[in-house]
Amino acid sequence: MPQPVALFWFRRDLRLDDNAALFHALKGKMPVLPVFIFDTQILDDLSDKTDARVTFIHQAVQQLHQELAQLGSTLLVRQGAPLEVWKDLLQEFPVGAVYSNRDYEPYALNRDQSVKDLLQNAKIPFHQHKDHVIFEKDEVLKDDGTPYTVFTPYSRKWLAKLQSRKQLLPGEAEPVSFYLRSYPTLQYAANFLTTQPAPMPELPEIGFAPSQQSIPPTTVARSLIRNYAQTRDFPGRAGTSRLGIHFRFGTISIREKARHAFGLSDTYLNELIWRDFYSQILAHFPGVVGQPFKAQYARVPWRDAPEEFQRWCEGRTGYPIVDAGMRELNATGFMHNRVRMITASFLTKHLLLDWRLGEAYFAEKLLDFDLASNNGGWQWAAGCGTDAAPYFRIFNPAEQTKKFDPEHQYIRRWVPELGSVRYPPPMVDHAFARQRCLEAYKTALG
DNA sequence: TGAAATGTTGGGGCG
DNA sequence: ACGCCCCAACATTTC
Repeated sequence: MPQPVALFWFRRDLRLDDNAALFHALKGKMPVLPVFIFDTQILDDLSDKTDARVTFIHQAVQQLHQELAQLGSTLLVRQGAPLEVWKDLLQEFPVGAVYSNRDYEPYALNRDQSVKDLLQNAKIPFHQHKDHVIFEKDEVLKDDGTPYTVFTPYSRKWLAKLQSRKQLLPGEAEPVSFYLRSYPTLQYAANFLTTQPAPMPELPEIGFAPSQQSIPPTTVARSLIRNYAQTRDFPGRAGTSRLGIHFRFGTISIREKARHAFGLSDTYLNELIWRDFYSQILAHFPGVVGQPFKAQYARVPWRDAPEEFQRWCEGRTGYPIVDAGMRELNATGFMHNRVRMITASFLTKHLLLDWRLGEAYFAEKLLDFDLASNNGGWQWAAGCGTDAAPYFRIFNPAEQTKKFDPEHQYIRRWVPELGSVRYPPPMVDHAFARQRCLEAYKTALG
């Protein structure tokens, strides 16, 4: 009987250090063999075969492959439907246990349940750990045991829980800081399975071509975090961290970043709390995918105007701040958060187009796309979400520009033809659109 | 992390 | 000096 191995399954946690489930795997008695699966069920649905996120994942996996080779181990890289790949793996290896970090999105929950069933039939334990968030859905609840649906009290409880356990400070109690100080160490590194490097597929082998879009670095200046509250709302300045994609795919640890922000910027830490907030909303209320959190908003009569939606997508609305945002998104896969709110308000309120159209467009374009945060943000903008902006809160693009891009630094960068005959007039009059929106929402909700 | 409409106040021009 | 009006500036209410 060959010696059993523990398989560690990388998914959206593409790093070796401060990785909760990997730590637990290495701490166990069996040698650990890491695995990554290029999931064809996801990849085959992507219409853009130069999707920058696939290039990014491929590079991150390649990096892990190299790091593990240097430790004398390897990364098994497979391609296929995860359940089928797992059936193969159980045939090929004497699997004694499987470890992974929990993923809370509906697709991932389904996928993991099917793998869990498979492993259970084979009497193989499947150990899942918390890694993507600071607090999971049942760790921050109201006193009556129900989930929060309003951010402010949620954040208060979240902070109280954090501070009472000092979980982000080195040397304090489990579970959060535990990983920070415990891995990597040479001792644990020695618990990887020693083997020859397995082959690493090139990008074309998984059906994609490389993207030229650039990815922000994993490092952020301390001064940026310190000044975050003062600079984060100005899209013309480099005042935000742009770490979203790294949180999305786990190329940096959320614990490490929360510890970084702790005591340095409450505003930055607050953004990380928003991330946990929307993650637990999605986990408790999976119906928010596709439906408004507030049911009565399903009655809002969204207009059917594909050509207007197209103008919004392409950044040809005639509102410079809106067009600048959409063009930044189309060109770079990123949009400044302030401008995400402005463009989302414009689509749902000025144009009265369904928030799900905008949500889907952002999902396709944003490198940092995260289902929970994107859905939460869109429902917030449309007024139908948890703790949402009331329906009558309608952003005025001109006022927003005055406040947040007064020198037009941002607008000039993305709409250089502003002022020339090539720039279109506003596709809808602001005062008219505002009135139309108020009446439509009032009728639907009244 | 809203904006517009409406109300209030007080300084200053002017007869 | 006084009353009247205008309006900017700020506050409050409404959508």
